[in-house]
Amino acid sequence: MNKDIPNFSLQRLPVYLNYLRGLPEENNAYISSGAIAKALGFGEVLVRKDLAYTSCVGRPKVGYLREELIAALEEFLCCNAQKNAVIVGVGGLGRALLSYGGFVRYGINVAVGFDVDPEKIGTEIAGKPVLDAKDIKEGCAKFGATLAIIAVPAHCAQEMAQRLAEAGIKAILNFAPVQLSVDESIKVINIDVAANLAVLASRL
Amino acid sequence: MNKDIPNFSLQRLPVYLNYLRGLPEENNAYISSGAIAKALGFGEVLVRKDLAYTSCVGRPKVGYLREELIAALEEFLCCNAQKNAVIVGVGGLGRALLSYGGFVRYGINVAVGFDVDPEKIGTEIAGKPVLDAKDIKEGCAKFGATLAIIAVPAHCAQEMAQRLAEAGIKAILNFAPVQLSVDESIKVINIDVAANLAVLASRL
DNA sequence: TAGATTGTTAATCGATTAACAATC
DNA sequence: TAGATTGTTAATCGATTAACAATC
Repeated sequence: MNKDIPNFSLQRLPVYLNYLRGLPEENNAYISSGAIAKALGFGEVLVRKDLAYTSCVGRPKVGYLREELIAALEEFLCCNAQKNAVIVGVGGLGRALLSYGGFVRYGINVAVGFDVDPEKIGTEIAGKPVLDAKDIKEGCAKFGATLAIIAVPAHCAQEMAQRLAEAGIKAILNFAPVQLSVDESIKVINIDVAANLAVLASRL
Repeated sequence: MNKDIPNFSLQRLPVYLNYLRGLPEENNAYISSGAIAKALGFGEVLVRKDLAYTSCVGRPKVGYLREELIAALEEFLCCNAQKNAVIVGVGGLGRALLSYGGFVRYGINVAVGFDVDPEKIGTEIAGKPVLDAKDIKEGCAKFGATLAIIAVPAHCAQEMAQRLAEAGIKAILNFAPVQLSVDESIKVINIDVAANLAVLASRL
């Protein structure tokens, strides 16, 4: 059932969840689609359609029970099922993401980092071990990882993606500015920070 | 003229540029839309339409002259006009982006970081100064910045956005998981890394 | 009851793809 | 010339918005 939600709607669900979690509890037991829409800059019909994919139903005249809506979004996004993730590449970005506390909001545990640098292998970052990138397969198995983040230079990203595929990883968040070619059963989202800033700049 | 390109097309231009720049020079003087499409997983008509927004015209039978296409994409994306950017929040992520070399590909110079932590203020990261977040306005002016990256915790992002707006910043790349409310003349792109991973996970 | 708000069906809008003429 | 490839116009597809009945 989670499968037939359109991509654009799915991508907005975490936005709703963050917004609702950030609301002060007083005076916000119920919230309307109109109020959510206004706060986030979406159309209010769009909000109702998006929320309709979750199990939460609103009440005419009053809106949605905030706690119920949060719970429904968490359920839809599987926040309560703990998933394990690995990070390949412990440079500046990889290191930052290993230390970042924001993944727990979605039930994601970033368990381990991999790198090729002998200086880094064997160390710990934020209590997470850094292992040899040669041992991706074993490491992923050991930590039961299904998710991976690639934060290596462009020229080694494809090789790392291949190793992650062999390790049985199901989805990859790729920060390297190259198109990864992996089996199409593996989901990939690309984030190119510099390109995003360039797009902004070119709109000025 | 740059203004009437659809958003989705614009977002693909850096992808083309990265791909073309990464091609070995031998045997790649010319490249066809079909070849680009195959490498990047797009439709080939889409590639031609996207590239048509640049000043580069392809030649039937042979394709696009690679160097010319790269130059046209660089021109469209203003890679040769140097833009200055600032980063607000020098935690793990801000620090990583201050040190990241990938912005120069688009003519973007990340000049300075801001933070509220007295321990960080006055230090340098990758040769870039870290200034007091109180002095955002002066700092932006000094470095002639038009772009900004917000990499602070969610609860202070809005305040920093306001200061950036006062400092005359024109576009913001926001990593904090909150909706910023700023004058609509200021362009904003949000990147929520954890949310992206959560979306991937929920598709499994 | 009247008013506000939900949920759904139909209409619109924009992006992608298909078809095809132009051309090297 | 024939074949490959571009650029463009029309068709399709999917996402958003508008209209409106249902309901608390």
